[in-house]
Amino acid sequence: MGRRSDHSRAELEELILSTGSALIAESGLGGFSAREVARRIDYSIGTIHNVFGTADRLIAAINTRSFAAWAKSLRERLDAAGPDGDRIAALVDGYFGFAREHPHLWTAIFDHRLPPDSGLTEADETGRSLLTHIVVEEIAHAVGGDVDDSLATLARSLIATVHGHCAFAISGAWALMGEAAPEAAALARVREALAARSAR
Amino acid sequence: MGRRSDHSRAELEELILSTGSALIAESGLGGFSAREVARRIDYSIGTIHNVFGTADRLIAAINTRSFAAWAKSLRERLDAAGPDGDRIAALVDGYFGFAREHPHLWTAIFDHRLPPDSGLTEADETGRSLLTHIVVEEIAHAVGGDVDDSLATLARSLIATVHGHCAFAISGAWALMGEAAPEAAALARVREALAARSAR
DNA sequence: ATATAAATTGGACAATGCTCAATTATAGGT
DNA sequence: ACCTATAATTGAGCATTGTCCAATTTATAT
Repeated sequence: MGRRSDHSRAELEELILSTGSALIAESGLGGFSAREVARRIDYSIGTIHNVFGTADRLIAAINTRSFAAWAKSLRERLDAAGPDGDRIAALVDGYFGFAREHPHLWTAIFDHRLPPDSGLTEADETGRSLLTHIVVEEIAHAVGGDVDDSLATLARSLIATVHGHCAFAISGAWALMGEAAPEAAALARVREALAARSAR
Repeated sequence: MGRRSDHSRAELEELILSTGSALIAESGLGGFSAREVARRIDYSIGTIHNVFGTADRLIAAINTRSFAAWAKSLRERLDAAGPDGDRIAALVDGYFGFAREHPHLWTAIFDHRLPPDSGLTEADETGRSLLTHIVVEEIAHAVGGDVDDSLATLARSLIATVHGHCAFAISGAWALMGEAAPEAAALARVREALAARSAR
């Protein structure tokens, strides 16, 4: 069994998070179990609760971690597109990309619900808002405007648009509906919205 | 305890479904329990499994039921709009309406996942496709075209668009992001897409 | 009435999340 | 070096869940 000399508190947190993330990645949120995480890292179930308090809070932390990885990969695709590339396509592809590469992690983000009383940690909140910020700034750049309220509203609406397409694509909701190119459809909707805004 | 003389098989199915639906409506998918349903209808846990086989299949059946109610309310709003009314707005409002009135039931539809091996029943599949059919026909009517592949693709894309907005609105994802009018944004995106199609 | 078929029960099992007294390890002071 | 206080870690215990299935109860047909 694990002893405190083996891992510092920070290391232990990291160990639990990465193991939990791997578990969700391979079994989905439904297959997650705090006890299974404990088994895999060879610590007792009590330790998990000492560090994260609750299985729900652990899952929330794992999801925040997923968010960070998602934002990172999104940023990388934007950088790869370059200043004169098709950055809108990169944005949409970045959204879909992480979901396609890590469907269970991506799905867990949106399937998990905290119990009614408790909300997200401050750290969780800020960690998750990064992705939105990237998109808002990118949309501002695309339409050549400042980041005012109406632009932020548009950006969020575009995120929602892409999200809806991605959610159906990943869940397989329309795998049998014969939808061949959900990402292309999402991109088309985004371009139409941006064109409409520019033509205003 | 329940006896077979109290309820026919069909009545029993209905009793379990409506009780389960009520349970999800008040406690969410996370608060659902087959045993709690059994307690509420005063039958044993074994009976639930005799009728529905598995808790997951019961939840799937409850969700199909929700789908039916959703489609019904959507149809009613379309009828209320009349032939010359704003039927596109009615469509979007119908999507949001059910979600707003029954957030837990609506959320359960998209949160629930069947175990990897088993899929939906034939009955579940057809029951759920109704909503899509309504939208496809309505979009065909709006753009004045036949129901060909490209139109069906557009319709599904619009459903995805509205879905994304609705999902964020109901989950409270952007309640704290200061998003005031998710439904209005969804409607705007749909109108832009339809306008782009008409201008083709 | 009796026999056959079907529905219903509920105890048993494995698994889960969470709690908390007991145990064990670390660090600090003398 | 020893002792002490502080902190980390354990794991048995409890309530709860889904699923199974042998035994029981009920309905129906003969």
